Amino acid sequence: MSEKPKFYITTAIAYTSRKPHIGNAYDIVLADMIARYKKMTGFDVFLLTGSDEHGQKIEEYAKASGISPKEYVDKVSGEIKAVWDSLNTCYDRFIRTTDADHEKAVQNIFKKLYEQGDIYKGHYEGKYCVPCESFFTSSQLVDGKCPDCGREVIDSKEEAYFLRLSKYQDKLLEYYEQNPDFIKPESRKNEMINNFLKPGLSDLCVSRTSFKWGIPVTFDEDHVIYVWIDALSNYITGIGFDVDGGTEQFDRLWPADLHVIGKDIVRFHTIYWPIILMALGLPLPKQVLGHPWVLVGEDKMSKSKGNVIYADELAKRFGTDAVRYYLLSEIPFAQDGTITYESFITKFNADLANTLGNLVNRSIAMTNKYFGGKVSKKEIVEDIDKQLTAAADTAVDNYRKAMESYHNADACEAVMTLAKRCNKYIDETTPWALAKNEADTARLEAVLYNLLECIRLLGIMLTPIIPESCESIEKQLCCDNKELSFAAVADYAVGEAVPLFARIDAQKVLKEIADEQTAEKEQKLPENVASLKEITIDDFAKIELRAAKVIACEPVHRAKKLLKLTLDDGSGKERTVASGIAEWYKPEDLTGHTVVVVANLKPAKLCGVESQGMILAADCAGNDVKVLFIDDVPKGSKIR
RNA sequence: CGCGGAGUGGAGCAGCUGGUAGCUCGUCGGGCUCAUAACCCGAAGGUCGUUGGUUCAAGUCCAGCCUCCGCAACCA
Repeated sequence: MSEKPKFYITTAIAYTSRKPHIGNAYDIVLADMIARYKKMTGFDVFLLTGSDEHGQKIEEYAKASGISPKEYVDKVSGEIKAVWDSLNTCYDRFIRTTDADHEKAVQNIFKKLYEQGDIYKGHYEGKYCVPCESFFTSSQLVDGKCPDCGREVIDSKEEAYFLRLSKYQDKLLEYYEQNPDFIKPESRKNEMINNFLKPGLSDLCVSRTSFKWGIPVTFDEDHVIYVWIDALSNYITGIGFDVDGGTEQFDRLWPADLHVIGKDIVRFHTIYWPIILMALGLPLPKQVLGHPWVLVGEDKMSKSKGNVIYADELAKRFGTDAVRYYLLSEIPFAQDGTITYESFITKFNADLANTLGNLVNRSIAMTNKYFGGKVSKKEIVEDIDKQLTAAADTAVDNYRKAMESYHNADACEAVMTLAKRCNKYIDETTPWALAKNEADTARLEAVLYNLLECIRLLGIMLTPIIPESCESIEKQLCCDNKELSFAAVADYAVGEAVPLFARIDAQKVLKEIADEQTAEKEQKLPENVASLKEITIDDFAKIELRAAKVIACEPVHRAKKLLKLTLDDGSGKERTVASGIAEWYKPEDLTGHTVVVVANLKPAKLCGVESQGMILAADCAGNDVKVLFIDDVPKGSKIR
């Protein structure tokens, strides 16, 4: 058994609704970096990741795809794992919430909590909207009516199991106080305390009867265990916990040293999860790190916007380390970061190719050229050299501090600062000039040795961030000494210089990407044309289309996407229609035009506006929408 | 008054516990040739959203306001 202290780190488990985009992958990359750093600093690390595979949404998606939920999650879970692997992440277990050991343990946990009274059977009291088949709490209602459709709701009770959160509330607050570093960054902690703990916790509904795809409650077959206990428990079941006692592995690893999660699920990990653990009589995790999101430009990634960037595709194009480096150097600690192909390439060229790659290349090339690859340690006497070693010490210092507090972007910067200093050192010492004069041979050797030492340090520091490239550095230096201090190596006999990162021709690659994207869109279009089921002429006749003139148009209060149109459809009565086109049209763009309206559509209430029908518009390429104007058709005309 | 976040040189960001503004990219000028048209130096460019307050001193603390962005309710 190892004498090293353990470090147990987890990521959030990815939801298997669809293939994860680069933002979802940030989690595992960050955790992997921390894990590698901890290993490097002498810890016995265990990294757990996985996929969350139950729930109503998955049941629905599977049904829509015409396969069983299990088949569906098998496929997506495989995709998730493939993406993780494409990023060179070194997890120790990939847990799936459909794994047999997990399911069994979760059932036992649920049962135990029930038997000891922390879970009780009650009623989910709420308002039910029959047409929408949805439950709402009183606070969700809009003017006492269904927030979805605006109709009356009825009181309803659904049987459900609840976890007593209130019972542990004070204990939780106490834990926060005694462990000021429990939640990082700090701002998220305040959020939790102010928004949830201070107002008082209400008990949490932990079972569902409205869908089947979940872990059944053993003693009550109508109920399925809801996401909280199911998903969160992976952190203990994944290392062998069960209620009848932990395994040796569990006893060694628990409590977790760090849960790495996205900022959107901080609440679950800092309130529900600790309370579940308290109820189980287990110690709480030491720290929860709620990292920000990765956005594409200004937007959140979404399939409908067509701006999704996938990590594995990026890795394929630019290399694994390029993706890792971008994520770890460019995403701020407590604020959302952005990714675009442009910024990606800029960062890649500037830091990896120019600053680091070129430094390694030129230094090793010179060592080979002037000394056949062999140089040895020399006394540090010159001022310039002292400055360089001081810069190296500072870099190591800053790097350590940053890594210890998970400020990875700062860590990257510390490293790059040293690389830049080395480049400057080369200019200051002009080795090529020294090489021309035999009297300077000793000096030249000292210069090159100093450079190689710095490069060695760079390689070590960057190992958690870009492991593959650091292996290459190690190989080129022919030196596997991992001591993080200057002049720890006496002699070098370096190998051949191999470029670490090839510069990217930004213009060329951006054009390639743009071309591929258009090609993809064009390919997809024909499929869509006949994607729906055939209908008969009678089906079509059920739809009443009429020409209607827009006599007024205004934005809808508090609705960003909606415009409220007042139409004259020739009936003599005004017709109000709400349309989600505010993103593309201003009210004055529509007034006076004649449009096609679906006249016999069931009215619905949207953001307080009753919409009596809908107007026709075309979804065009590039996320554009065009309303069909038929200004030469008289209002009221029937369209068929 | 739904919740939350943000407003710092052209762009993207640092600036924690208050003491005369920093990094990367870009721009302009110069240098060098070992290296991946890479590297190095210099310059231009900011009244730190706005108003008021606390203080000897505020980007940094407090209050109000404006704008932007997520989430929530909406694209019938």
